Amino acid sequence: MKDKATSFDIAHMAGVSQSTVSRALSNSPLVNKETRERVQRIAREMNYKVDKNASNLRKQRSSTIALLLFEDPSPDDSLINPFFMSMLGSITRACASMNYDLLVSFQNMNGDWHAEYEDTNKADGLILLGYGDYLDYRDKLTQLQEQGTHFVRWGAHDAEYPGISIGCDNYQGGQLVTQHLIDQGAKTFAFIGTAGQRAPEFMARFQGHIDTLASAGLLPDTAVQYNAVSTEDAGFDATQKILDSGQRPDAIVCASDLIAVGAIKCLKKHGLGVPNDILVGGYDNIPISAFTTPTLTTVQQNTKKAGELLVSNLLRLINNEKVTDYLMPAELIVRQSSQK
Amino acid sequence: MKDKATSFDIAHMAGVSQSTVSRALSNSPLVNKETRERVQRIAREMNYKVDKNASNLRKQRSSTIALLLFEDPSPDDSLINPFFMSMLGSITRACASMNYDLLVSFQNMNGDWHAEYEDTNKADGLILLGYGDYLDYRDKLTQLQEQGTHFVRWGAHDAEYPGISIGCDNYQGGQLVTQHLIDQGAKTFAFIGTAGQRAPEFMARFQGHIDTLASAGLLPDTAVQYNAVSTEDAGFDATQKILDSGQRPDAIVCASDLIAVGAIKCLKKHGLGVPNDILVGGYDNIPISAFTTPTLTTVQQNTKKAGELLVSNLLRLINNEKVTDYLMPAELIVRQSSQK
DNA sequence: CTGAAAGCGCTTACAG
DNA sequence: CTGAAAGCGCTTACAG
Repeated sequence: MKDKATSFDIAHMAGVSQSTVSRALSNSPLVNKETRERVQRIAREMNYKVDKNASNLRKQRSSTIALLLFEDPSPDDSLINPFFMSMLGSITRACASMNYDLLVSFQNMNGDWHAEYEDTNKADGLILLGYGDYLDYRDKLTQLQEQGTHFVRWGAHDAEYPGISIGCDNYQGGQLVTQHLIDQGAKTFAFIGTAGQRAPEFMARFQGHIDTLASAGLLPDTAVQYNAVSTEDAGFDATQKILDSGQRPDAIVCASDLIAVGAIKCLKKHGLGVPNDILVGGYDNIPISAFTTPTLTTVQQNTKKAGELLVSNLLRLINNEKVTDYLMPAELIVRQSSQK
Repeated sequence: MKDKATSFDIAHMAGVSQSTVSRALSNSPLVNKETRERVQRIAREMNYKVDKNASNLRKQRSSTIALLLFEDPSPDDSLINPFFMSMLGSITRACASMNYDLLVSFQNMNGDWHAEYEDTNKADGLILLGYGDYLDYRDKLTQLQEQGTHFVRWGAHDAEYPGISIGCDNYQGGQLVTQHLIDQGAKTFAFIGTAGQRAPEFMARFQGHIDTLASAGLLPDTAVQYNAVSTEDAGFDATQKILDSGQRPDAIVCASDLIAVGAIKCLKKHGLGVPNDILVGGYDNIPISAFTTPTLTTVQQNTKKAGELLVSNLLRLINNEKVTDYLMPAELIVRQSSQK
């Protein structure tokens, strides 16, 4: 491998000093227009590129962001939550448009975080992405905060947790899908999804759900809730429990699409038709939800805007500008599973 | 923001020289065990982390890999090919296990590549991921090669194209699905997917398809082929053309699952049942394929192994070790769409 | 507008 | 085993 050219080589070829080369290549207005263009031309011809390690070291900023993706406990290979994949795409594009590079790192929720990108000056800040257990989460967020790390996280606004959050209104999403099912004539309900302190997103969806029921005068004897993590199997099992208990709710609200997929499968197995016998609603609008039989009514979060907001707010934070939490509205996607 | 500690600060606190700190933190055997442990403890207590810009600049290597993802022409937001998302997950994990960081960048296939990660010393090498038009591709690969950039690409082995490739045997995949459909009794076939020089993956699948037909004595009058890019709409339209032409093949082989989804939709619209009237096979095993009605028989590529191979071979390349192209076997996933 | 010089924070020959 | 010194390739005050 041949040695790479340095700014001194370009300076030599252009007959100017190395300082002038550096200025010319950063489009400094200090440098004469002709000189600048000549230097830039020579640099292009030599395929010279500024060394980022040297440049970052000197400038003390990296123009790089690190994305920490927290996975669900399922440690097996590929199947990452499609929702986060969509976010990843959006974040990548948003970074590119701001001339930032993006480091991606999968993290183990429970183990130690590998979050030292800013400490090592490899990144100027972090984006945290993943649903999770806030009780574990919290100490680590506090630690990041104390170290002066710049970060934003996707998720629910919560005054108790440090850092800036960008999220989608899970409470409103729970309202939307529940009101829609009420409008479709449902009077008795079941909610599937762990609704507890350790699952704030699901909790908010559940809260929106029961509050809407209450407003419609359907509480409390009609509302049952069954725990489930966001997997097809958990949705299946929870539905099995509902049926075992002898209940036949008019509608089942699921805290995620994967849960809904499992629920529908279980209902089918017991000869119950969706939507004819029972209405079902999901959450996330994952690609699969448009292909299930029946297709799934669900709540969509705007991942494109979410990615842009995460990046732009992190950059504001890095530049010491004022930043506040942001809550995006949810959107109901009506499909077959909720309409007789 | 408080100033970060440097190795000099640690040296001062430990009562040793800065050189010794550096050695201790890199676990150099040159340094006395007790000194090393003391230095490491102090560094931990001070939350000191080695500055990567300085370290990389000095070492002239970054322990970082850049992943360039080439997108299909569809410039709209989110929906990235799920297959590549799965690869991304696998590559990320493989990098982490080798103590490499991963930069992710989406590229526009047709525009200029933003591929200067190695030129700027931000990365030690590149992974190229994306299906695409090899005629455009080729010049850029040649350019990378000439610049001495280290890279591996996902895709078909092709002696005409520069660089190391890791791929899955598309020819064999085409054989597998076709032979399976023949075994199910199909005698007349249609293939949907652009089979040309500009789409080498689809081309190889088609070649495996027709060669298998030939071996079974079913060529040539029974084989028709219709162009389609890898989208649901293109699959729908191509199927429409088949039906318009009056043909009713026993089986349709689709070059991708998305094409197959569109094909099934079109067949349904015309009152043709799958698998009862026509058998359908896909390619990729995207998550959706397990949820369509009927579920889709398809060909799976081992993304976990693929990601590991891409990373490990790139690292070999970076270390100037010998590297050769690698072709992984394909695997048939039999579901409902191919079995009466 | 330009150049000479300092210095970002490390790693690693070199000398002991 | 340890330390003093050089130097990785830049950017940016400083001086002119």
